Amino acid sequence: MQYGLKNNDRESICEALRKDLLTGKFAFEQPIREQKLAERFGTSRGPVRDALLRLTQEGVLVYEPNKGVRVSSPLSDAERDVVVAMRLRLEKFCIEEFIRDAKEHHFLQLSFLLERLHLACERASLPEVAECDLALHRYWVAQASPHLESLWLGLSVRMIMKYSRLSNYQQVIEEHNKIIHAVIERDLEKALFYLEENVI
Amino acid sequence: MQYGLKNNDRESICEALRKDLLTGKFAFEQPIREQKLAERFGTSRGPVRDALLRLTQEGVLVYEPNKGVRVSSPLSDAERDVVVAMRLRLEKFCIEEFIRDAKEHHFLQLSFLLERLHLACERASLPEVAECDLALHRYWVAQASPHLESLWLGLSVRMIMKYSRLSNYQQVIEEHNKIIHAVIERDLEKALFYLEENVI
DNA sequence: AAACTCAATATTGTTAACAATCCTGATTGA
DNA sequence: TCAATCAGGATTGTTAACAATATTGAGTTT
Repeated sequence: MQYGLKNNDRESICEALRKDLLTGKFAFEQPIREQKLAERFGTSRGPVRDALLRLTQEGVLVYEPNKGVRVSSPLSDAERDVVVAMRLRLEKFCIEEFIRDAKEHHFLQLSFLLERLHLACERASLPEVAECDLALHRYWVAQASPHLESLWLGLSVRMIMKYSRLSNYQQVIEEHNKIIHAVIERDLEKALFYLEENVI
Repeated sequence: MQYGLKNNDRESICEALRKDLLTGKFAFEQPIREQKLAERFGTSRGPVRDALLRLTQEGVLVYEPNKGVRVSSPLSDAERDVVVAMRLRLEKFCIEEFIRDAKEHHFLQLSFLLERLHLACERASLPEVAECDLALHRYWVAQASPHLESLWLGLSVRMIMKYSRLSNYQQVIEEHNKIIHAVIERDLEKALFYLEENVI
C-alpha cells in the first residue's frame, strides 16, 4: 500500500494509523496485528510496535501483555463530556496565549491551514477534513505550549473517535472561519466564544 | 542496580524510570541514553526504547528524531494551572462514579492503599510517598474509567514534577484521610471538597 | 584567533532471528 | 456428549548485529 519510508518510520506509521483510526477504518475492539502492518508499510515489526505503543498511550488503542493491541471501545457519553471539558480548558488557554504572542506570519500560517480545511471540505473527503481540522487546532496549541501538545492530541483523537460531527462540512467551515477571524483580530472574547461552539 | 526481569520488561522499566523522574533523580533537560539504561536494567535497548517512548507520550520526556530523549523542562505556572484544573475535572468525575458503584472490597483496597501511604510517610521516603500518593488516586480513576487512566497518569506526573508539596508528610496523610473517609461514607460533596484541597 | 573540513566516535534507527506466550483444534477419557 | 489435555501454529517479547545519523575534536586554512 505505501512504502519507501527511510528513517524514522515510526512517525509516519503513527500518523497514517491515527488517520485510519480517526476515520473508522478499523472496528472497535478489532485486534491489530504487527506483522500485517509491517508488510503494509514495508518495514519490520520494530517501528510498527513503536507506533502502536504511542497510539496506546494516546488512548486510541488498548494494550494487553502478550496479546498485543486492539482498538479501544468508545467512550461513554459521560466520559466524553469530561474529555470535551478538559480539551476546552486546554485549548482556551492556548488560544489566549496565541492571541497575545502571535506575529503576522503565524496568522498567515493559520490562513493557510484554514484554506486547506476549505479544500478538504469541498472535496468532501472525511479523512482529509478530520486531518485538517485537527491540524488547525493543533497549530495554536503547539505554538502556545509545546509542553501540552501531546496531551491535547490524546484528548482530541478520543473526542473525534466517539462520534464525528465532521459530516456537516458547511458547518465545519463556518465555525472555523469565525474562530480564526476573531483570532486574527485579536478579539479574545469572541474567539473563545466560537471555540466553545466548535469543540463539542 | 536491578535486574532479573524476564518478560514484559518495558512495564517495569517504565515504572522504575517514572519514579526516578518523579523524585527528581534526573535534572531537567538532561539527555537520557538508551545504552546506559539497558545496562542498568540488564536488558537490551529494545524494551528501554519502549519505556522511553511511553514516558515521552506522558510528557515527562521530550523526543527529538535521531537525538533521543531528554527530561522535559518544567511547566510554566500558567501551564501547571491548566493541568491542575484538567486533572481535577477528571478526578472529580471518577470519584463520583466510584462512590456510586463501589462495593465493600473496593473500600477495603482503598484502606490498604491509605495504610501504605501512611507507612511511607512515617519512613519519610519521598519516592515511596510519591508512589503511594499516585497509587491511591490512580485506584479510583482506574476503577471508574479505565479509558481515562493513561490520560490521568500524564496529568498527574507532570503536576508532581513541577514542584512537590509532598515534603509535608503530615499534611499528606491528613488530606488523604479526609478524602477516603468521605468516600467510604459515600459523601460525595465532602469527598469532592477535600479532593479539591488536595489536588493543588 | 576564528571558521571550516573531515574523519573518528557515539548514539539512535532498523532488521531478522530467536524465545516466550497465547490460541486453536484434534484427541482422549470419563 | 462433554470436559480436559496437549501438540502445533500464530503472535508477541527480546536480543544482537548492522545502518543511518549526529557529535566531537584535531587539523587546516584564512
